Amino acid sequence: MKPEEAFGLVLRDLRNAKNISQEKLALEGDLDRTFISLLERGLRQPSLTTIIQISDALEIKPDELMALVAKKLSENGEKS
Amino acid sequence: MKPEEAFGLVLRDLRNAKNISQEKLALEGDLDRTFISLLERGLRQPSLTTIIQISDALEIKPDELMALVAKKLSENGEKS
DNA sequence: CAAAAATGAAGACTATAGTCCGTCGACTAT
DNA sequence: ATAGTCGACGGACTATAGTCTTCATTTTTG
Repeated sequence: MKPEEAFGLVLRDLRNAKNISQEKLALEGDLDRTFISLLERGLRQPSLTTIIQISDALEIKPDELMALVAKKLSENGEKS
Repeated sequence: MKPEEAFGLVLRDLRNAKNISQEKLALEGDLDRTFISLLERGLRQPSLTTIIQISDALEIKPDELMALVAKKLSENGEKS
């Protein structure tokens, strides 16, 4: 499983848990709605700044978000 | 302070703590030597995959790396 | 059901992530 | 001196992050 796929799954889960739309999340994080869509589907990966913006919008710390991504990566197949 | 600046400082600190060269780190993380240099100087920011590769090379978990970056960001001035 | 809201998706575009080539100066050791 | 390592830095290049617009499709709700 690629990092962007893990990130997408985690992002979608967290957003659904907060019951907000992609558009609302995009507004909170100052990002584009269609880009959130791409991220959730694992078709793009975020940069450091985007990770911070998104964790900010999700009201979670960046390291918590990364921990979830890393966990998802190690659960499903990944080296190291 | 911008995210890439915080990341650069943290990266340099961690690399120095391990006493390895930029080149050695680049090899371990499968990245380019000059790109590590750019990252440490805060002139570029990493993508999700790069963050994972670097934390791997530093033998640290991605969320620990992000925690250090977030800490550095909150210590120095940052919104939110 | 019908209207509205939410998401997927495509196309065109700009900015930048990341590579690869090389040169240079500082420092260390031979 | 000179050979080696290391880091800053440049230019040129390719791949992709991220925006914006638009339309089609799905999901939700009255």
